[in-house]
Amino acid sequence: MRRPRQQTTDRASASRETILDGAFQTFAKNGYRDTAMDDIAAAAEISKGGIYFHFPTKESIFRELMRTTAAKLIAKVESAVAVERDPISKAEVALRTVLEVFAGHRTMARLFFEAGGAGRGFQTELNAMHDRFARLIQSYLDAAVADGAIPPIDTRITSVAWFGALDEVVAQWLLASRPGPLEDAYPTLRAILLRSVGVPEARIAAGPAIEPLAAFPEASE
Amino acid sequence: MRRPRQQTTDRASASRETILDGAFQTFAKNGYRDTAMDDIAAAAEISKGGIYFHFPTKESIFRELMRTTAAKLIAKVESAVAVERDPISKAEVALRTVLEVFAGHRTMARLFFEAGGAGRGFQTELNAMHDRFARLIQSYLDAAVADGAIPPIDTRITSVAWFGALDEVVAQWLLASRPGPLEDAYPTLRAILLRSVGVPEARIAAGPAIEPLAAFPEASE
Amino acid sequence: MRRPRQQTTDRASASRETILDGAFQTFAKNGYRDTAMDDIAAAAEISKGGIYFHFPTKESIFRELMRTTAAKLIAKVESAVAVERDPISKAEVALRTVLEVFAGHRTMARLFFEAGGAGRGFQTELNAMHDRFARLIQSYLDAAVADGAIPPIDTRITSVAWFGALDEVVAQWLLASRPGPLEDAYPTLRAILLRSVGVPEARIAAGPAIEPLAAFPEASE
Amino acid sequence: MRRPRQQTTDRASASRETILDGAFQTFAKNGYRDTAMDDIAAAAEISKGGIYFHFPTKESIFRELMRTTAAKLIAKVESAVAVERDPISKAEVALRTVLEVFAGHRTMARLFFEAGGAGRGFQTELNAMHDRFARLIQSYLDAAVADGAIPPIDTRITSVAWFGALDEVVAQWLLASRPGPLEDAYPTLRAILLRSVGVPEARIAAGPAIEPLAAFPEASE
DNA sequence: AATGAATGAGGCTTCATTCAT
DNA sequence: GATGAATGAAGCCTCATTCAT
Repeated sequence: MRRPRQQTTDRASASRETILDGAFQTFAKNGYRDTAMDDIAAAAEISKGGIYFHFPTKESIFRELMRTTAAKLIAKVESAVAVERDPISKAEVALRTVLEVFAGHRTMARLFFEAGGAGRGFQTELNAMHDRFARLIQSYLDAAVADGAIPPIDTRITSVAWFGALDEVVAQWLLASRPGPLEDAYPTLRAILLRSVGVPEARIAAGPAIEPLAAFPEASE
Repeated sequence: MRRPRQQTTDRASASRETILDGAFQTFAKNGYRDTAMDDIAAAAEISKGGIYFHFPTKESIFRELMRTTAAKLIAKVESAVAVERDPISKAEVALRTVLEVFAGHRTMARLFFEAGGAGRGFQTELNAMHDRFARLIQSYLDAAVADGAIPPIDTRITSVAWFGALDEVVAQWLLASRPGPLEDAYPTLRAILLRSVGVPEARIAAGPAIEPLAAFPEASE
Repeated sequence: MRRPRQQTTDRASASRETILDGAFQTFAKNGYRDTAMDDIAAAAEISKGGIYFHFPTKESIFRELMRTTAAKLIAKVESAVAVERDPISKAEVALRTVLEVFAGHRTMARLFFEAGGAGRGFQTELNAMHDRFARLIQSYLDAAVADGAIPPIDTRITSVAWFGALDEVVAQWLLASRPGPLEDAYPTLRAILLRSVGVPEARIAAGPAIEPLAAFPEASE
Repeated sequence: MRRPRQQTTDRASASRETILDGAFQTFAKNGYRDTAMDDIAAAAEISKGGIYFHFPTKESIFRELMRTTAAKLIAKVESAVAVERDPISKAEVALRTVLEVFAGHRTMARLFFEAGGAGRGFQTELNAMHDRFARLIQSYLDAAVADGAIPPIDTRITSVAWFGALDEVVAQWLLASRPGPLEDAYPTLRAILLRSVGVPEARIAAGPAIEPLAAFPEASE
């Protein structure tokens, strides 16, 4: 039973993935401008010309990477959050999930936070990504406010600040030469963030409503 | 009264400043890699070769810019803070000053927060800069803890988170196509940050201990 | 019968050769520093960028040229010498072959003797090349001494001096605006060099043990 | 007693000399193309602009250097030779003097023999210089022939070969990392050169007609 | 689908020379 | 006479993209 058509397509999309993988590695390691198509080709073990069969430009690879990577992470957060009922717990879980994923995948974190290096024209894309995270957080905060769990606040600015706090803690951890486990920062970060939106001290002291962080395995993707 | 020596020196350092200015503008607008020496030369109205009389490499210009710019800002913060006695007020003033300066000088802000785009090799410099700000904040938090004004916390992580929150709020503002006044974010940001370290609600509600933010003028330098 | 792999390789190395040829011409004509990559590209009828697919730097081209050119010449000398039995005849043939090759290929000669102009860093390479020739000569002189054909002498210094004499005669010929045939110098050169190591006058007067020099055709490569 | 005019002139030519000295050092060390006007200025402790008051171009400095340096050496040789009566002795002394001067002044030697690096347009000058030496030698050989001290030979080619032999021995010595005394080469060189023109073996064995070489002091200029 | 080779625009830097003082 | 500063033409090299096979 021959499936020439299907097979071809399969192989093609396999190549696509390989290229995306290679690009991901090199972009994350060296930044956009300092990654040459040659580097991607080498990392993906494909010829430079071959890449251009699948992607029209270098930029298109980067854009696709940002889109899919962010989508994956957001999906992960949302499914983790869906388990929780309590709005504050939802926020906690979201925070924890992001930290967990980043801790387990330094590469992705670097790509996210240093994408500024991609130069003009990526600002938009990068901004959109940050924005999606911020709005995710905002939705939980809004729910918490609506629920009466926390007092009314400007959830837009607050969610941006939350994301920024998270971002910077991760970034500093990334830049540390010999970083300790990122999860060490979790209790403090959790406490100050919850406190910042007026979660009662008792609730904070009660500890995570969720099972404690396991060791963050270095996820393969 | 001739001062030939001094005079030439004066002219030289004037050129240096002009170049630094031009570089600042273009770096801030386009990022490091997307700024060509030709752009800097054009912005500084000097020949490309002329730049090399004053700076050995493009990188050296960028590094000098990061160093001096950060130093200026830190000095400004410290002198503003020196006026205050109360440790919490100090923190407030620091926060406000940074916001004020950035609001008045979007260019500087961009250079600071998008320097990641400068590519490998500036990470260190950039990190150092972030670190200096974080430690500045930390020193005020430590004082507040010592003073009993706030309960004991991990001030290292907290200061990093504070800086991150500030950073992200400014960054989002920078990226907004038609940003409103940055100072609009101040009350909320102030409230959540103070709250996050356990400042009593009464103190927060009392409002800034300092005169309200005036309009942020677009400072010329 | 398709041989796609081989074919591409063939084309690549054809280009390599073309570049090497073009570089050879221009280096020989203008010297290393006065040869621009643009010149090589023009001579090889390839784009400047194309050259960099085959060679990492301008210097690498020059080095390769020195290496292969010297090797070719030495091989030619050795095979010509191999035919002779008599050690003195060997020396004669070596001398004659070099003169013959240079006479037929002024370009190569220039590259060899003016490579000093290549600037610091080629001294080593150039020296090594001179040295190889000197040692070649030395080996024949040593054999002649061992054979009793000539009295014992310091063959190291003598071979260097021989090479120098040869070098200078060729160089002067190269520099002459309208040089006569280089082979005109052969009888005199042969006589003084043989005499200098104590070859009996009778042997010298007997003339070359080898067939007289034919017209030196301008070899194509 | 004021001598403003004279003084000015004196100072001017003093500067000229200083520049020439500095240029000599740097040219000799790095070659023509690898010597920048900045290097000369630094070596002469004068401003780059100042140089252009005394010399119109970089090339003019080099040309002047070659001319005067060669002239000095030739004068030295001629005065040393003038003392001798015997034509063969004259040749010996010339040979010895050049060796002596070069041995004592590696810098000058390098400038002479590596001047090829000066690129097109200096070939002429360099050639002229080599030629002057060769003709000097030739004049002694001619005298020796006329005198009957040696048999008739093509003195033109012979003198070129002599110069080349000398040149190469010095060059190899220059290139040696840890060169022994150059004068060690003298006896061998003397023997082969004299032998090459048919000087009787007895005369050669008799040793130099002149006092043995003293230690070659590193002459200051 | 994929490859190796080639292109050409553009980037950083050097440096002989000129100029204002 | 001399200086520091500036100029501008090259020069070497990189790299995203295209092309022939």
